[in-house]
Amino acid sequence: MNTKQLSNKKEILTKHQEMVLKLLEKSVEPLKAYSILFNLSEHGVKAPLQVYRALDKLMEIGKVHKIESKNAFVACINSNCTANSNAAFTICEECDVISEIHNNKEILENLNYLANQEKFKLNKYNLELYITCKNCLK
Amino acid sequence: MNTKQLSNKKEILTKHQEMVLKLLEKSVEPLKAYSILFNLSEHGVKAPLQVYRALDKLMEIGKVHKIESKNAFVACINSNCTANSNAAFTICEECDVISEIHNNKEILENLNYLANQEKFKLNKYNLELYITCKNCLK
DNA sequence: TTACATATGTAATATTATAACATAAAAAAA
DNA sequence: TTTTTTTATGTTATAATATTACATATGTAA
Repeated sequence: MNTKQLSNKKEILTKHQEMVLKLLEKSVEPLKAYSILFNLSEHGVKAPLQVYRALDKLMEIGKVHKIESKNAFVACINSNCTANSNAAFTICEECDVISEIHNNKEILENLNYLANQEKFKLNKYNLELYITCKNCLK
Repeated sequence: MNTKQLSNKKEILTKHQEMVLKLLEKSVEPLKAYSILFNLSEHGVKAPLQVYRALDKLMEIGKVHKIESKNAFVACINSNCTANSNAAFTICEECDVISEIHNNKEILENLNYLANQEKFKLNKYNLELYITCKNCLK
């Protein structure tokens, strides 16, 4: 076993995965799978499956989250995140702006307490807050 | 204006809405829209839109929740719920059983505190916990 | 160098959801 | 009551999202 093999395998991305992640990282808003497809169609990404495969892998390693209620994807703001993890977002119902919430300790503690009470094991959570944002409240 | 009109308008359901709600209430698991459609196809529900329209209304009045990560729908366990409201579910990753969590005061307090800090208004939330349930832990 | 897992390409198709338009029924206003 | 407005219904078509299936290639381990 050499050092290369010892380094975190999960951080070696394929070309497609790299492109999808870069695109998401520079986007100010969550992107839909087919929008990613159109964006990358000139770079050899020709079929939905190629996008979905890349997204699946990126989600698995925690670099990307899915906003379930929007069928859209965002790069994880926590750039050193290396595992499929908890996600929390605010979604403004007025202006549609979506923001990721940094992992909130209280929420997690709360949910773990609940898990303990109810005797289940919490693997991860997805929390989507429908809000009216600061700007739209003015 | 008679008493009938005074009674909560939201509780007067159309035939389709009634059928969809009944079906969801007697189901032990969340149902998908097209599964509802097939189930009710012998009772005059012939097109997806009829199901989606009923579901939209039922969600609006809080009788039904959508499990976003499953594209599936459940009747709200809180039978006297009359408004589009917060929802929280556990989803067992082993056996796929889904349960609704009774509205948890601590979670809500927590989120409202967060909203206060970040100066947004929390309208509602959707929380999906991916767990290993009590039975599957054995 | 064989075996095995992982990745890629491609076409077809499945699944989920909405648009657009015509008509009808119910409620409110005049 | 009759007009207007809102809400619901029916139907067809189609848009948007996601996966199956299969062929082939590439990388890694034994």
